[in-house]
Amino acid sequence: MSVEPLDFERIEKKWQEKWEKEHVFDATPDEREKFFLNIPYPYMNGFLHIGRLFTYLRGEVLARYKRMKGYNVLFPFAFHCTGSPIVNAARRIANGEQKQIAILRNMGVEDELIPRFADPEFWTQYFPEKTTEHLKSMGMSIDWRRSFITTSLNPHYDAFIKWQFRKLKEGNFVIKGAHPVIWCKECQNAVSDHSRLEGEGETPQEFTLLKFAFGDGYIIAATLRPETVYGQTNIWVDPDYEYVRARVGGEEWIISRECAEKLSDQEKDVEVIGSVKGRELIGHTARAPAIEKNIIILPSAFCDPCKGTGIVTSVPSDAPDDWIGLHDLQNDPEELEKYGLSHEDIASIEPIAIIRSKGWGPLPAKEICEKMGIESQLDREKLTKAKKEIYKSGFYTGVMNDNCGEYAGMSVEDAKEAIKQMLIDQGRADKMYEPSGEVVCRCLSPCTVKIVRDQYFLAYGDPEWKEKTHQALDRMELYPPLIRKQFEYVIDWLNNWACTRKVGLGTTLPWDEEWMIESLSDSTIYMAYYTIAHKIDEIDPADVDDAFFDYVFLGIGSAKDVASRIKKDASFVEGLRDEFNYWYPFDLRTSGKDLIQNHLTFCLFNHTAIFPPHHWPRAMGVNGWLMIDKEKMSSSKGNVYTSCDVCERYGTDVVRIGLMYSGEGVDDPNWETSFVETMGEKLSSWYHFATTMYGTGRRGEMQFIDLWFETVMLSIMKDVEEALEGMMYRSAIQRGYFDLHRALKWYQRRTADHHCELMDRFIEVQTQILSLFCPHVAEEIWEAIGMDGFISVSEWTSPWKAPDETMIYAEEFLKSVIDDIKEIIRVAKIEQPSNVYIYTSPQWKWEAARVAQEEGDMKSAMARLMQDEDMRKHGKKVSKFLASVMKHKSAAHDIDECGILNEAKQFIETEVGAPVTIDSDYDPESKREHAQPGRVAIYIE
RNA sequence: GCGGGGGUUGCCGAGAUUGGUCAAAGGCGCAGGGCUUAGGACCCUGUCUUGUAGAAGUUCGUGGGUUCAAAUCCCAUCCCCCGCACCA
Repeated sequence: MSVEPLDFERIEKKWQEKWEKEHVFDATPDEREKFFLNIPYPYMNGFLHIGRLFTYLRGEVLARYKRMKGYNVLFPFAFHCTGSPIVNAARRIANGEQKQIAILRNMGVEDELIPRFADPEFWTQYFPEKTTEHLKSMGMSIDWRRSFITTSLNPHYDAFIKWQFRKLKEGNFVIKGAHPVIWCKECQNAVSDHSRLEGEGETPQEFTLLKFAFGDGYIIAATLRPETVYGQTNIWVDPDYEYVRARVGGEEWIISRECAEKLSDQEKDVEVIGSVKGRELIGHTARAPAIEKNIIILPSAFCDPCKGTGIVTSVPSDAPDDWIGLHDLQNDPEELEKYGLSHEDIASIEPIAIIRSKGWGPLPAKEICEKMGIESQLDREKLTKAKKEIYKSGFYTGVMNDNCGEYAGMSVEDAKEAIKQMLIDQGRADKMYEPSGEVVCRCLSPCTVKIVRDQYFLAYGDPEWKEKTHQALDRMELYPPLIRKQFEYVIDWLNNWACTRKVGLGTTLPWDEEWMIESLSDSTIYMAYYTIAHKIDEIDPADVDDAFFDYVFLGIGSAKDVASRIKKDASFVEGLRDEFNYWYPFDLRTSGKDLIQNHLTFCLFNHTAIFPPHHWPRAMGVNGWLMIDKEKMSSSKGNVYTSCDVCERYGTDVVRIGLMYSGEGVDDPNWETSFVETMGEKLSSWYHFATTMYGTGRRGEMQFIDLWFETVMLSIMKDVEEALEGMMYRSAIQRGYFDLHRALKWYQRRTADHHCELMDRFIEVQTQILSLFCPHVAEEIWEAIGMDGFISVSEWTSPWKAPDETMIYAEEFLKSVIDDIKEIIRVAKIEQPSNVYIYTSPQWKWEAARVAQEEGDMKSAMARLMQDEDMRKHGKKVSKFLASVMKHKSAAHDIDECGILNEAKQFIETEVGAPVTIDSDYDPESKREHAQPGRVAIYIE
């Protein structure tokens, strides 16, 4: 069958225009049952790649299915602009940064437009516009009238978010506190991830400051591992560095100058009053916290004044740096001499084993240095790796030794917190923050950590709120169901969330306008906004106030009052309220699995805070991350395809079905290029088949094989519906396309002359199933075969009767007979069979098999059968047969084997290429004996 | 370490909640044949090993166990992936 390829581009355009012109996907409340589904709006700093598309298509397919099932489907879309990435990128363009310009250019932005991207607002126009265009060209069945952008650039949405936050505040869901942020001293501003030259993803990390009593004051050492204080043997300083004496909260501290500056940003009163050179401290002792022993101060090369206090406590048992530092010093008489240290004293310092952890002996630091061949404290790279490894196993598997006072036997994980707290309570320790890695601001200054006061938090840590959110989760359906545990875990684990920022686009916090609401916090209940988004623009934004939202979303107040505030009729206001009530709650929100731990759970939390239970979400779904030919998408691999890339290349329908076939569930789906490449031809071929076969064929009563085909169809249709309801699209395509097509092929093989009505029904069903994935080609076929209206809104064909399973068994039986004959011919290397004899099982074996199944054991079955006189005639054969039935436990289906074979005699003959005789008396090799129910005997000559 | 998910025949991926019909669907790839001017299209056949009668033998991360029977249940063990936060 040679097939002319379809002109996908023409077909796509044609139907997209028609859909748009006739507003096929615009959703308006009516008497039908509604189905409201949505997907998290994307952030508007670029075009969509096919990973995103995959997620969106999962919503899209369900929207199409539900629509055809008769639901009034609302499937909206919007654009997220909140946060700093856009602002930062715009600034980079304004500064003429080539890297950023190249990013835009590579996306396909025209050169002459690039200067306009210096203005953040332009991003919020350009990308939503382009994204809309792209999604329309993907054939997404979205109600575009309801789209919007976020931030104050959209005053209506801005008012909505302000209303939401006032509600949250009223309900005491917003609390206030101090919060460490990455900070640029130069810019006097918090430095968000995307404003960094280096250090994306680094966050403030808490160090414990240990106070070593020294003279009238303290030497301060910073550590990430307060639990190791029991293993302290000495203190490290940089001999050549000049430390400062500083007055900190009434005490005198010796710390690095850099540290003193940082501490002043961390809620400490710091006054530098003098200085002291590192070498002046060497050889002296200071009293160590926890162990309350005097330990000696020694020189080292690895003290970094920019990190912590520039002074380090030494735990050679568990810190590779300390171990190797000590080791170096002990073997360097010159150095000892230089600082007037006693060789004996230093040599006598030994590591103290304090933690036992999995896979390590008592002194892990020593062990790993030896294992990795670390020979000097200057071997920074290896040491960093060693530290990481020791820390991980120590922290997670370690248990404190008996020499750790009251913490003996405690896990390191618990002891760390406990010991730190104890030291702080005793006044022997304090805290400071450092970035978890090097962070450089775009102004080229290195960043530090500042504790910001008056930070607002959403109180996700509140147990009552958690409880309510658990209730919401319990009422919700999840796709796939196994993600429920993950959600439960996240609800419990989530803590207070810093919900305001100083920079970026967004909505200001209504009661404290210095603050901007952060992007994960202004996107939690906006699904409600979709229900009125297409009408709210009619109102002057200045008039949109809390009373308006109170009425529309919560039914508080009166329509009349609201109407006069917004200068509209009461009926308009009531209409909005009705529309919200009609669509809400949403029936499904679906997204990538990464959003479980933030957005989706936030969404749930916020719904419980603001809406009554009957407006809480009904279902959420997630999916994995799209892989491209088994590889992660990444710009370095150059396999980040945008929707335009692939659609131009393969055609939209092919891309759609390729994506939907790539996987389901939470596992990462895999886009297979080789599969996609074959799909276009398959679609073309289906178009030609459907359009030429429709309305052809024989009429009148159905024959066996017609009924068989009908049964298979019905059975597949049932499975497809089930798969679709569970968002298992790969399975749906598997059954609804590949399996269905296989059935068609067999049907055609079995009968040269198909039944007209049945074939028509088949073409309709197959095209409808395909229409979810490949709507353009499907519409084209629908039109070509003369159906009225759009297939997109046609009534879904459900199974019109229950499938008759025996039909399927019967045909399976026939296939197995043919396969057996062919196998015999093959294995016996029969050149050209002249005659094929088939013998069906004698009646008594059917009877015996039936009894065997009923009785369940050999003995009683035999006993019962032997009561029958006819049975007794076969005597020994019966027992032999029974034994084999029992052994295989194979139950044959009760079908008329002889009838089936006779009906298909001609077909068998063509398949095996020889005349066939059924149940002949001619049986030269006594094959007949071997026949059993479900398994004929065969003789070939 | 904790929480979650996995390890299936060349690759991808079903099957596991209800043990047998599982040498294990389907897709892709590969091989042979048909159709054909040709075919990367389409259709058929094969694709763990052996095999002159439809069979047998070894397979479902590894090692045990339960059972007449295990990819499926139990125990142990190894390995992989994701998250562990303020990041859109």
